[in-house]
This record gives sequence, structure tokens and C-alpha cells, in this order.
Amino acid sequence: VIPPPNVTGSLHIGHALNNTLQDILTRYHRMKGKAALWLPGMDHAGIATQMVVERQLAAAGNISRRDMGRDAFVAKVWDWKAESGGAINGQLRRLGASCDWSRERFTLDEGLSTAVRKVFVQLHKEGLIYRDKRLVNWDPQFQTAISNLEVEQKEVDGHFWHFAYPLEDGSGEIVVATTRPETMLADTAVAVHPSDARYTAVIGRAVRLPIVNRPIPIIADEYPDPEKGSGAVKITPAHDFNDFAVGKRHNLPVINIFDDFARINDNAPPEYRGLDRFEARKKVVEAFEALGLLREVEKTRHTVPHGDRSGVVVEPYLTDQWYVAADVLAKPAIAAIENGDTVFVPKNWETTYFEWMRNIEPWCISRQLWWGHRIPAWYGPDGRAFVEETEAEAQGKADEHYGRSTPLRQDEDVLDTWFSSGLWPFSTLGWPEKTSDLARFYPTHTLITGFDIIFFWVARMMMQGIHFTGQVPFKRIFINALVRDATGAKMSKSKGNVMDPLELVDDYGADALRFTLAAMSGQARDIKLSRQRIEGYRNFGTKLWNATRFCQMNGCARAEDFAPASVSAPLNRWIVGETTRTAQAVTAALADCGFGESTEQLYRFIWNQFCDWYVELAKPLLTGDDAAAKAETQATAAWVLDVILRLLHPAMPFITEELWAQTQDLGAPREHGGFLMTARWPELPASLIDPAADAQVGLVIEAISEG
RNA sequence: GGGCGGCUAGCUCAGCUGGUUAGAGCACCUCGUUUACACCGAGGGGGUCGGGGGUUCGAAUCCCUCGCCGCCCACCA
Repeated sequence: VIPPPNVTGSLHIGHALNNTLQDILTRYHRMKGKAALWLPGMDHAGIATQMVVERQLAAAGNISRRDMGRDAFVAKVWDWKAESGGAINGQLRRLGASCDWSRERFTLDEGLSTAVRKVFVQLHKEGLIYRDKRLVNWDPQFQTAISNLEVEQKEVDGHFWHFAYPLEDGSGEIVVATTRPETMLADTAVAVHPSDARYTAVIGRAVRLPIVNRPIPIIADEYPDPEKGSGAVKITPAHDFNDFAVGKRHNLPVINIFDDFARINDNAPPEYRGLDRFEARKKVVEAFEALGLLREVEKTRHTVPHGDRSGVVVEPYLTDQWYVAADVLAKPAIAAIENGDTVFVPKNWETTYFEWMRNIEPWCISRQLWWGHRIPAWYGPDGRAFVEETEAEAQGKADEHYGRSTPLRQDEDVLDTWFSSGLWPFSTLGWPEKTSDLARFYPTHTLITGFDIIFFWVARMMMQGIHFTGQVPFKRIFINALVRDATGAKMSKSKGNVMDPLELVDDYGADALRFTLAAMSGQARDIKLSRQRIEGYRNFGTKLWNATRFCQMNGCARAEDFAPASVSAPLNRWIVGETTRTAQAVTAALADCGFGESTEQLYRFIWNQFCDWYVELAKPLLTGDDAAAKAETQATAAWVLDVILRLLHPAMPFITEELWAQTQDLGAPREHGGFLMTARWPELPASLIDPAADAQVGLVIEAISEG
């Protein structure tokens, strides 16, 4: 499977790396005679795409999506998709990606949407999808819930404000500290540790919440750490995940003081209403100061959650959302790795995978967006949800339930983008229909992807794939390095540190870029690409080109009846053996995703053995009077070049195809299992290696090297 | 607070399960325009393989420890 790139995306160096490796593997397997499907496609990328189009509308005339209305807006996004979406596919072609473009899919197309609805409905029937009212990570810029994974913890400078809350009976005060003063407007308790001697006397009594002027209880709970600060904690169930849990344990009221934009709502005192959360923060602090209740202001550095797309501070916010019971789906997905049904390459990524899967939280899958798969839930007048694959089915169920025809209203929300991408390995093959593609190409042989989406994507595919198909979605997961900029930061458009692979293709050719990426795809965490390196491999291509030209000039042509085993000249026997050794090493490397190893073997052999020694030593034979030796050398050189081109083809498809066209007639590309295959992979037996010839030529080389 | 990765020539990196004088590309120096290639050829300089211990006949490679750099995960007021 190709990880479907975002429809909004353009090819960056990470895609180039990832797709190059996939292409190498695909071509390699096709050459080995396998029917290798590489299915391309795109992800609708909910938030990202909606953001792009919304920005465009804003720039075009300050129109908001709400002004347009849902249908018009979604139509606009489809227009945008048709026009500018998927630029990346053309770019992939320029890179030489040999995808089967006839099978291209889009996560929002009809078939995939059917699969999404089916999965949703089935999980719901199994009780693994449910609706729940709890705190979510709320992005006030997009006014939508986001999942934990979409939250980025950033360290920022902030303050601890120490506030004094007077006891209700006037007998003293309790000091609490907070980094978010505005939330005190929604406090419903102060908590202390039950064994904290300083507070045992006040447990069960009340403080009067300043500003709001509301009495709230002092409760005993294990949550406060007596070692920290004053040991007393303000409890704001509506705006903090921990406090929410405390509130639940003590049946505290939950007072929400924010609206969808994180402005203060009418649950707060009138002078705060309508204020932005940060303005409110300032005002609360000023009020405490004026009241003489501000005990201390401490500078601090702490982590604050931000939306990964919007970049704004996200708020814990109490809403109704749909959740997947990920812990249940995770169990077989963990087992599949444990028992080796699926393996990670490199293996140590298992640790990361396990760590997350074993501590997995419910997955919030609903988004308050318009671009995406609308949730297949319809509500009756009493709020009862009917979850069915079609509106008609839901209507039928509803009518049955209410005993009469009842109008329903579909859920406004759409699903998290990753919900549909998680189905990609099988939904793209026609599932739930039992298609022949599904039978032939599922599960995927090797998934190649970056570690940045192990949780977002790989884990979800494992969970959903196993649950719905009964088998793992892929046998092997190769985690490639992430391309970063010079400072080690992830390349992103917003940071302006992207490197354009197309520019590199223009400057050095796709082959050189591909070969470089493959050579650098080792198991290290990140890749810092250098132009010099690409230049070096561009020269390598030229070297091969020239060597081929030299052979052609000397009448080296492929002889149909050439038998490498029967050459007699030691030089020829030697190069046949070296070629064989290289073929075996490259084959072994590729079988193991050893892209770097395979390119290195090829580079060394072609440049340092074939060009530097064989061609030089063969010159006298090619120009000499011994006709038999000349003919044998011509045929041998042609044979070696042929093998070289085959071995090199997956990494450098363009130059090899061009040279093939010049040097020999391979015949038209053959169809094999429905896929075009230009040439077979060379399988050379070890018997072609002649130690005696190796030794003999080795001595010659040594002698010349030493002058 | 957990987990993971990196630290090898000026730069970007290979060096897998430990074994001859530690490699490549680029950069640098010297020479070379003899019929594949100056996007080249021949030769050369340059590294106490992050520090310190240990295992071993032998370690860049295994173990321990420390130090930086970076990433991921995590609800600490």
C-alpha cells in the first residue's frame, strides 16, 4: 500500500524517499515474476483540506464557510480538489513511481465511503463505537474536537498565580496555585489530600469563591500532592482532565464557562462574558490583586497543549462525541506483532508501538467539520440515535421504533480522517465485496512508511484490518527515516524549511535522486540530504552511460547463446564471478529492505570493478588479433552490462530503460499477472564464481595498483 | 516523568551478528587533455570512531557509566 498522501499535499522530500523505496521494492518483485500491485491514492485530509479552502474563501472575499452553508461549501471543496488537489500524483510520476494508476482511489469516493459506513455501523452494533459526553481536546480555532494525537505539547513560559480563597466562615483562607486563572470562574471545589495534616480540620467546610462569590466545598481526594505548592488544588471539572475525574468521584457540578470559540459564556459573572480566554485571564488576575487575594506570582515553564493544525491552545471542553473503544481493538493488534504475524523493520519500533497500544485511550472520531465522511447516525425528536448504513434503513428502524413515520435529523459531524485511512489496505480493494483484488492482493506484503504516523495510521490499520478481515493488513512494516532540515526539525510548509524534490529532479535527474535516497535510507532516525551526495550519484549514472557506450563502440552485443559458465579467459571468468556475487548480494539486501546495502553493492561493483578494472583490462582483448578472445570478451561485457541494468533498474528506472533500448531488444514489455514487466531479475548460480580466476586477476590488479 | 535515536575524516553519511593498516561521496593538495568518461583518471593529506571504565587474544562494533544533540509519549495544580 502506498500511504495515501493528503489531497492538499505537494511532493516533499519525505514522500520522495518513501515512494522511491516502495517503487524499488515493487519493481524488484515484479522482475522476480510476482504480480506486485502498488495502489496509489489520496486521503481527503479533513482538517487540512477544509483549512486550505476556508483560507482561500477568506482571501477571496472574506466569506466564511458558515455564510456559504454546508452544501455549497462542500461543493466548493470538491471543486478545489478537482482543480488543485492531487498535484502530488503527477509529481510521483516524474519520480518514476510505477503505481497502477488505473486503480487509484480517494478516501471519499463511493466505494471507500461504503466501507466506512459499514465499519462504523458494525462497530456500533458491537458496542465498540459509542457516543459519550466527556472532556475532549477542543480546538477553538476550528471549533472541533481533535484526538489526543492531534495535540502537540509545547513548552512555553508562563506563571503560577497563587490565589487565596477565603473560608466561608471567615476563619482563614486556603491558597491554591494555577497557570490558568480564568478557569477559577468555573471552580466547584478545592481538593486536599486526606492525609494532609494541614487541612484535616477544614475538610467538609467551604470556601467562598472570589469574584464569583459562590461557596464551594473543600473535599478530600488522593489527587492533590501534599508536596506540591500549598497542597491544595482548585477543582474545575469542566476545564481540566484531572479535575473532571475528581469531579466525577465527588459528584461535583460541572460548570462550563467557555463557548465554542473559547470565549467566556453566560455562566460567568456579567463583566467577563464575551471575553477571550486570555483577556479573561488578565482580568481575573487583576481582580484578585484588587481584592488583596493574590498571594504570589511565580514564573514557570510548562507544557501547554496546542492543536497541531491550528497552532492555538486547545481547551479541555465538555461535549458529546463519538468514540471507538480502541482498547478492545488493540488487543489482537498487539498480539499480531507479538506472535510475528506482522514484523517491524527495524524491529525496535515494536517497543514504540507496544507502548502506545498498551496504554491506548478511547479514540474520539467525530469532528465538527464539513469535509469528510458524515457520521451515519440519525436522531429522532427525542434524541435517540439510529445508526445505519443508509438514511432509508435508519428511517425504517425509526418508524418501527416510534410506531409512525418520524422525521430524523442526521448527525452534523464527520469522521476523523484517520478512520477511513485505517481501512485503506482493504477498502481500496473493494471490501466489503469479495472482489478478486481482495483475494489476490490482501494482505499487503510490505508497508513502507514514516514513524511519525505509526500511531495515526499504522496502528489504526492494524486494529481495523484485523477486526474486519480476520487477518493482519500487512506482513511487514518497514519504517523509513524522516527527512529533516539542518536543525533536525521536521520539514513543514509552515516552517518554510522544505526541500523541493522536483527541483532536485530537474537538476540531477530522477535516477540520481532515487539512488541517493535509497543509499541514505539506512536505519537512522533522520536524513539530512545534501546536494553533493546527489551529484555524486548523478556522476555514477554518467559513468555507467559512458561504459555502455564504450562497449557498444567495441562491438559488444548480446549473444543469444552466450553461456557465462563457459567463458575461458580468466578476466572474463573473473568478471562473471564478480557479477554473480553482486547479483546475489543485491538480491539478499533487497529481500531484507536493505536499500542502502543494495545501492552500495551496485555502486562499488559498477564503478570500482567493472569500469576501473574490467573495462581497462579488456581493452587489449577487444582490440587485439585473437578473434576468439575478442568475441568472447565482447559477449561477456554485453552480458555483464545486461545484468547490471537489471540489477540497477529498480533504483534507476529511467537510465536503465534508455540503455536497454539502445543496447538490446528485450522485446515489448510483457504482461505478467496483469502487470507490465520489462525484464527478469537475474538469478545467477554460485557455480559461476571461479576462485582460481579471482586469484589470478586479483594478482594482476594488485601488481598494477602498486605500479 | 517514561521510551527511542544520534554522536565515525572539513561537510553529509556507510560500517550487519566483535578479527587483517576504519570506508564512501563531496571538499582539499599533486599530477594527467594515450582512442568510454574532466559529471574523468592516477596518487595524496586528513579520523586517539563523544568521555571514562569493563569483557576479550582482539571492540567503532558487546556490557556499564557519564556527557551533549534530537525525536516520540505523558492529565501534574
